[in-house]
Amino acid sequence: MAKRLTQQDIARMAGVSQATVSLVLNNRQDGGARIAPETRTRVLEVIRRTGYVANPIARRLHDQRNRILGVFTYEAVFPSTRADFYQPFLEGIEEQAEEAGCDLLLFTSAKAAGGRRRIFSDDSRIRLADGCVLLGRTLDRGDLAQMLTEGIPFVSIGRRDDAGGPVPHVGADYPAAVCDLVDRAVALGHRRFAYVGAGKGAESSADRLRGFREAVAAHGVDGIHVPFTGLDQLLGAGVTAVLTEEVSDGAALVLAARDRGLSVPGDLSVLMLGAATRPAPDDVALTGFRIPRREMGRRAVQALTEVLERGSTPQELLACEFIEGSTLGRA
Amino acid sequence: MAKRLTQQDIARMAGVSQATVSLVLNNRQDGGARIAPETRTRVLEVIRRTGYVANPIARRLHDQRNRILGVFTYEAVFPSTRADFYQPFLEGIEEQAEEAGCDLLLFTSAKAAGGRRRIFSDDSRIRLADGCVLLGRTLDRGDLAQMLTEGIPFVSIGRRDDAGGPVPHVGADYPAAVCDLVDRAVALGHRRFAYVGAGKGAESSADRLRGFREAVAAHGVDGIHVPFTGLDQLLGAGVTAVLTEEVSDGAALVLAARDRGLSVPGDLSVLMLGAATRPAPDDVALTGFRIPRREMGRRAVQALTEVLERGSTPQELLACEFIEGSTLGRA
DNA sequence: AGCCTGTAATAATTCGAATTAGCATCTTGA
DNA sequence: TCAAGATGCTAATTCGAATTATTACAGGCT
Repeated sequence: MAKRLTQQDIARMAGVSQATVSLVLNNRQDGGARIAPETRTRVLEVIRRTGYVANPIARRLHDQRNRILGVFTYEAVFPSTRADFYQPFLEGIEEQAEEAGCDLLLFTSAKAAGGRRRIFSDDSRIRLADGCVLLGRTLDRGDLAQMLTEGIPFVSIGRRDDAGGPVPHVGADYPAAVCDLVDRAVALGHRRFAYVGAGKGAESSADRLRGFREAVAAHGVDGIHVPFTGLDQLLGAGVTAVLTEEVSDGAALVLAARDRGLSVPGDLSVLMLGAATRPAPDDVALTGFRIPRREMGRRAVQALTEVLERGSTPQELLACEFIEGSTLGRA
Repeated sequence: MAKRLTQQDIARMAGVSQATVSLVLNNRQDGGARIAPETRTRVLEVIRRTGYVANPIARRLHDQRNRILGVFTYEAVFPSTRADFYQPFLEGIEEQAEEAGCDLLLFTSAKAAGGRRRIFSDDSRIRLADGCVLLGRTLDRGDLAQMLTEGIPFVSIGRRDDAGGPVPHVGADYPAAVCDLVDRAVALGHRRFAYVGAGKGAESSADRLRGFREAVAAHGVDGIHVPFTGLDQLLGAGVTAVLTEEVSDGAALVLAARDRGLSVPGDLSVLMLGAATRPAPDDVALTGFRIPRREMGRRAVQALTEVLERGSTPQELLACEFIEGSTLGRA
């Protein structure tokens, strides 16, 4: 348990004061503080020899930057069930953090009291980081509000409604992406649409449904909303194109339709809205769009940098990419 | 950007001293410090009203511990090419860190000067954490030596040779696992073996080859070592059982043999030694063993805790698990 | 009154680094 | 030769919370 070197130790070894070591380290020339080149070299030599590094904790008490970016997720980051969904975000975050010369702090210590992590607990460590990226399909509104009132710099991945103030975020432009899909389907002759999924709760769900409603209204076509997959109900309503919030629902629908001897997309077109948050069969090449997750991760870190440097409140939506697939055809 | 409340602020509001607030917060009854119930309630009320949370930075400055564990990898953690291999380790690390109430710091800031991260650079931030888990197929010997001489608490995942002193590690018991495979093959009548792979460089390679050599010697059977897959060479030498260091090599060998009309395991048995570090075809159910990666991650964090608390140098090898597969049969 | 014992709270110090104010010492210029 | 100005460095303070040493005061006892 070797004790960590302090500036005081370095100072003693170099025969100078602690203040001098600090001045050398920070290369201060302004403020009337000068260090002779000879002394500077001597101090630097001791530092090089010992591999001394300033204790970031102590430093942070003074500065307002420690080059540590926090990543908060309500669930474990690595476990494999969710990994496929979260991973691209994290890739982007890591990439950009590396570029910015920052380390990433994963808040694994956040007590999972009710099975779910909490940002603010008795002993919240969120302040350890300079700022924080919040990742999760839904975020606790109370937590968001507290982040805002406490002035903790953060950026949410995914658009968020106001929570006692605008929430800085980098999201996916779901309304535009859904609208694009409806446009394409209308161009192929579809006139009766259905949206399958919650369409509320998480902003990402609400945004998709909103895009759907706006799109069908703009085209003057029919669009119904059903929370759950019901093939009979859809066919009974004369629906020819279905948009499913969940990829797994879309895949299930396709399989169910084919089971019944229907052709997809001959008799029914199925469109999926984004990426799978639950495991889904991958043998069905659904038409739909791709969430730019990696790019969102990158942009979130960039946005966080802006928050830290300028105190701004960036809000940005990135475009989704159309995926051709094979489940969209003529009505 | 509301300024953060301090204990001093709380103290003022409650009409007491900062010390009293601290005592109330930490519920100190020992050490001769007493707080009247009435005062305690008053202070707690102010804390409740304001939602005050202690600044963890200041707290960690006083105690020597950060409750931050570092994770160093020479490559990016998340990117998907290596993700399949690293992920289980990280799962285990995260799990155990959560249990220990520690946060994880990923050293993404480490300069990628030559494309590869370095533990020690001009501005190494390795000391940020209380201690550190090192993850990677190979670790720089110089880096390890420096970690030892500087007394930075750490644990390597994977056995490591001495580097100017014993290196604390949690590894997989490759010699035993390879030996077990050879045992099984001998029991099935195999007498001529081949080991395909580098067998040197990384400790993990060397350990496998060593296990192989010891096993064939113990059984008094033939065992040759070839660095690369060469089906003709193997058959020409009369080999009936091949152990491949790389999973992908094993899979390639099986496919090549079947291409040539040979039966696996009828004419040739193929055994793989561990997990795929490169993408490998997954339609070949190779017989071999599984590296307990998740468990290794967990144990590494536990070992790191021991290093931190007792200053010990834990070295431990975990057993690998036999995988039945379908590529081992009678000679 | 004088002394002791508990009790309740506070002043002062600590952690490690950054910063400010200021003290010596040395140069210059008149 | 002496004031003015540079120069080189250090003492002291700051950050926020935890801990120690200490004070203040009440009541009981002789």
